[in-house]
Amino acid sequence: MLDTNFAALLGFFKAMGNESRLRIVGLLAADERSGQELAELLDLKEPTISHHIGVLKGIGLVKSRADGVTHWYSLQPQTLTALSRAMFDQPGMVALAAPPRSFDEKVLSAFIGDDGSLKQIPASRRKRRIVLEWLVDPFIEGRSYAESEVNETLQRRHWDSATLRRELVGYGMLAREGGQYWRRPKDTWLAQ
Amino acid sequence: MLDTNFAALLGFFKAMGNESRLRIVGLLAADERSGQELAELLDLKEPTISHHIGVLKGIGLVKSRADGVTHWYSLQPQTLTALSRAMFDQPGMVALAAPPRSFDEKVLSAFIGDDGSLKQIPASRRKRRIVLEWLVDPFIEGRSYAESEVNETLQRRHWDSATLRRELVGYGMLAREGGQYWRRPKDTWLAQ
DNA sequence: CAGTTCCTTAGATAGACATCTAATTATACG
DNA sequence: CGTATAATTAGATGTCTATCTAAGGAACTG
Repeated sequence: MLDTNFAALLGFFKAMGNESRLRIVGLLAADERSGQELAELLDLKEPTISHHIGVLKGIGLVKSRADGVTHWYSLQPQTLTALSRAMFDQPGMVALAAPPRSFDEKVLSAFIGDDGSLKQIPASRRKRRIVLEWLVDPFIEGRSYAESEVNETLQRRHWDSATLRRELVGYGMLAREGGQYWRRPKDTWLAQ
Repeated sequence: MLDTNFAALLGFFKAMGNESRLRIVGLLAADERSGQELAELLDLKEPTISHHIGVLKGIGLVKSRADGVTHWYSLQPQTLTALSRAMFDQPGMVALAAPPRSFDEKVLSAFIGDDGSLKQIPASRRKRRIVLEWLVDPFIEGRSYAESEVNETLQRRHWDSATLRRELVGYGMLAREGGQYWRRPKDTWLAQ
């Protein structure tokens, strides 16, 4: 759960481990496409495409650009490179299997609902740090995120994404420059 | 279906897109492990481990070595490198989205049962070639297979793995040297 | 602003699959 | 041989999710 890139990597594999989504990624690797085009090419209905695009956006592999009523989807190749590094580094691979830690897990299960949402932001520093580590989990080291993306991701956990974003920067887990955010290496996180 | 590495890549993602299996791979990246150890470490029952190991073996990512009554599982890192190449080559990615071909699909749906087994080996050369292309699909370019592995994989499709194996070599889809087999690039397959 | 186009959300359904218990196979050891 | 240990197979169960239809925005077009 808290391991560096475990959740991100697992999410990536889950996303790509579906025939339709893998085909979408294949198509987008060649060229940007609209929802309708994808639906046509893959012989699926538009809501289904919408669902898959949502998943791919969730892991930061796809972004969209609106032109009138049409949305054009395209690949974000940096995500792919960042993930490949996480996957094929030998130490990275080993880190996947880090044993579960008990205090952290207790804190997490206390503050996180069954639906994966953050019930409340812990007041205690120690607990807050644990929850923030959990929040930074889906962010991949090696790519950068627009502020809107950061907010979207955090909002899946808790409505107050602005506070959480500021806290993550405050704890040195995310860095920020010129409206872009990225995940900092674990050994540079601040003790606070 | 017939695209170069599509099925292999999809199978790989499906396999890794499961928390338990990803953890197993992480553990095996560090060291070989027995079934019991894995069950203990992951807090799962042995049959569940057995199931997951089966999946990982199916994609050639894990191999096992028997010592007495215990089986030691370990990673086959070549598979990982072969797959990474398939994934991160731009042309490889693009190839994923190749459009469906109609004659081939008709032939395949005629000869392949709903359970994914080959009902009969086609007598006609043209149809046989199509079925063989489909059979070679799960083999990844860039790694080598022991004869027993080839047989296992083929037997999932049809009981007569020996004939199929010989045919695959005959059509230049698989190469063989010193008991080892590997998949040849598509442009070197023979026209027959 | 009424109609059209493209996309998303909501809700329902069917199929896939991770996991378990129980039973079976395979190897080792007296 | 009979017992013990490790693994696999079979079968059942509950959860997850890919897909669909129907309905609800959101942006352009006359």
